Amino acid sequence: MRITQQQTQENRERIVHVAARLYREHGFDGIGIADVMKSAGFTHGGFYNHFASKEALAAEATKLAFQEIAETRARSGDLATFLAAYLSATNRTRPGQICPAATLGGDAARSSDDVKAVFADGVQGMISFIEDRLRKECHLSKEEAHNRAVNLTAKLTGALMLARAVPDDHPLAREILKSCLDGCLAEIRGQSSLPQT
Amino acid sequence: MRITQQQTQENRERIVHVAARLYREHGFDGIGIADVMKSAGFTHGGFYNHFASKEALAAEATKLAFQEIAETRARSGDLATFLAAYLSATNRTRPGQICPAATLGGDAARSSDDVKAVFADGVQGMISFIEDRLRKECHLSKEEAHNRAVNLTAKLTGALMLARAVPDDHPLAREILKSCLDGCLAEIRGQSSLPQT
DNA sequence: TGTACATCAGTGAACGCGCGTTCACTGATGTAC
DNA sequence: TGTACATCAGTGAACGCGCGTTCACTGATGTAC
Repeated sequence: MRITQQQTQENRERIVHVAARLYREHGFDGIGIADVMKSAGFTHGGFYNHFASKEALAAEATKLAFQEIAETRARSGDLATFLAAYLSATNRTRPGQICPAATLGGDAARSSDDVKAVFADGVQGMISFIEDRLRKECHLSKEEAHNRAVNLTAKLTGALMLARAVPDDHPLAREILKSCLDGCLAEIRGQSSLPQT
Repeated sequence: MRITQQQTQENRERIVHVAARLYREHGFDGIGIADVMKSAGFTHGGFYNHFASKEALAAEATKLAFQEIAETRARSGDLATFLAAYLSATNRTRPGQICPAATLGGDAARSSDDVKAVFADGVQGMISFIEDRLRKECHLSKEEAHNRAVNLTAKLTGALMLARAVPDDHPLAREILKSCLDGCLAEIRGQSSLPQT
């Protein structure tokens, strides 16, 4: 039963939206096409009417995930607020909603160059955002702001990834997030040393 | 055909050793038991003579990978040398040999608490190593050294993960490693700002 | 505007394949006497 | 020390299952006249 072109477009977007959540939760290899389609409200047979392959969906879903995060970022307040939100305890337990750089980095490294290119764009966006804020809020030079932004991006993604890779009740789960947030905040305030807890 | 107890032990260790490489290269979900056993020189049927499940092997392999890295670390020179080695371009293209925190973080986050506990121990070891070097080389207080070590660990693992998740020919692949190495080196030298490239 | 036909998104069965796991068997090793 | 038997690591076939992908079919939508 054929449907309207608009409905087709909406259905396709729903599949990508669901995939963006499920891939972040379970990894590219941890969830099947049938599961994605079922979560989107369809049977698996129609998948190839929309996408060339599972890998193609992975690329699109990763792209959408980065776009969603970029929008959230743009709506956030100052840089300190963004950092606190990124390294929050609630973020640690909501893999389906958070920055894909922290959940799908390993998966992307094992994927095609298509996925990696999407990943690079997303990381570049995060770096550019932080760089921009550093220039405006901290009045740093373009070069200085850029280098610091790259460093902060690596630290943020690494901290969230590591915090999620340890047991919920392990001290490191909280300590990594707190210590790195303190360190990041100290850095954007131009202090050379970390606060004494 | 039964073999000596020593041979049994050696065979078991060979399987874990091979798994430690293959899991880092392909992820827990990206490589099968039959492949691991074949790479170790056996048929797949004997797997359960050594391990309770694939998940159990994942935990043991992750543990061994962290141990191997800890030994390499202990043999490295000063902290600056370790940082340069960790963020080297060759490390980026040898996933099977590098720190599992940078390759299996996402996989561990989706695994059992057994695997996560192993992961936590490994990350703790990396933090302790850096903390120790910071105290000895930079004469920092225990608390200051610890906080900085946590921050550096997050940045190192994040940088290596991100560098591997972008295409080989993408500028970010080199830039992330270089910029973060510069940033880390500046930090352990007690400078408040990053070098101007 | 109305009609006839082509299009195509979604369905559900089916394909081949590889997965994790189990099992009967083999035969050299380990052990009890 | 020698003998008889139990043990068990490794083999390879087999299990059920879920995977990514294909396909014939349906029927409402889109379109050509």
